[in-house]
Amino acid sequence: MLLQFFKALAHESRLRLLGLVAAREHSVQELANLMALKEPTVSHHLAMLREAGLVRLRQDGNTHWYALEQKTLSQFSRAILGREQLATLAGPKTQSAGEDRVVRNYLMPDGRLKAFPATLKKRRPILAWLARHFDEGRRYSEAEVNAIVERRHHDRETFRRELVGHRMLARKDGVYWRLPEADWVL
Amino acid sequence: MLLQFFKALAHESRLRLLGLVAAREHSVQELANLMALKEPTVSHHLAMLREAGLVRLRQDGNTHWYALEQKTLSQFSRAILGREQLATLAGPKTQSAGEDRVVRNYLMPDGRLKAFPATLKKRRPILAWLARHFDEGRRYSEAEVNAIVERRHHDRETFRRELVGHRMLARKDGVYWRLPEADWVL
DNA sequence: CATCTGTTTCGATAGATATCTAATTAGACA
DNA sequence: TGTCTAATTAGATATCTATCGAAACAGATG
Repeated sequence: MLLQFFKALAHESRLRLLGLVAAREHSVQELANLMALKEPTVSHHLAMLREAGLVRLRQDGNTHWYALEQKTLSQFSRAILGREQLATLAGPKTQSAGEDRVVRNYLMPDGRLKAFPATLKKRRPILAWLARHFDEGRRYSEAEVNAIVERRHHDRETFRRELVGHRMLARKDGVYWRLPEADWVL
Repeated sequence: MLLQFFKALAHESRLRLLGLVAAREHSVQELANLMALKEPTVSHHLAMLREAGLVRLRQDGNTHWYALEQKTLSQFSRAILGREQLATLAGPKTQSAGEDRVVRNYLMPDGRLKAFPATLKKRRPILAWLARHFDEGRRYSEAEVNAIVERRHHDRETFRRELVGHRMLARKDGVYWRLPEADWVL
């Protein structure tokens, strides 16, 4: 929905069209003249604006009069202000807001971890965050794992063990690799 | 500027990116993992968001941490509310706001002219508006000119004469054509 | 200095979309 | 009904852009 709104406005022709119909009603012909475009092109753009609810159509004979739908504009103007709205855009692959908050609380400005939380509930998102520093489908030596972990916290042993314990990393013959998120024990 | 803003947000990947960095700082790697995209792609999108002033970059070692620039979002949220702002979007090819007002005042709901203003100052934008109903580079017979003019006002003789007088239309051997706006006597 | 790691830049390619002409639809009018 | 006018839809084409792999770049580390 929000995406549709932005797409509708992400073209010079449509922005100018909206400017014109914001001033007063215009017919397709008028707009085509003012914009130096052909009617089909204008019609196409108006259809997109209409689909997004940004213009309103009044039909009189065979003439179609388009005008701005200010309400929609106001509505989206408000929508893009709230962080909550934006966070939902992140889609299904994102961590939840709650998990994000945990990680944020434990991160220092330089991106390292302040500490390792005692409770399992808080530990899980931290470990998930850490596990995402590994690429799926790539193999790591123990030294590589240590290096990556150590960049976030000095206690590499504990973290390495926990990552394996939660089935985020797997180990065999001293070689580590990242497991798909579906397998993680959260 | 406003166009750049909308373009930056008119893609699903960038909307989701913005959602992620709105929650907390993220590195390019993290984002690439979360979005199931390669680093170059993410980097490219972040560059666009940055160009539009929507994200802020904090560099720590090799790692680039991106975060939302809420200020920009608020600023544009306000910008799209005002009709005045929108009208300016119409760009250079549009009539000025003042001229638009004149035309609007003389237009009846059906798109015809109420009257022909007496003062030159008001007559010019009306004539310009009328002249734009003709296509540049096309030739019109006098009958065609009459037909087009008559659709807006019954006094076709006066209008036809004025259009030629203001060098909006030219005539030779009973054939009319529209002159470029640069030549119009306004 | 040599190397390693995270990021960006480059070049190529596939997919989306803006625009046009031609054809079609739909209202008005005789 | 047939014609005229304004608008839309269809189809074709050219431009733009999202994405990737490869290469270049820059900071950190030994």
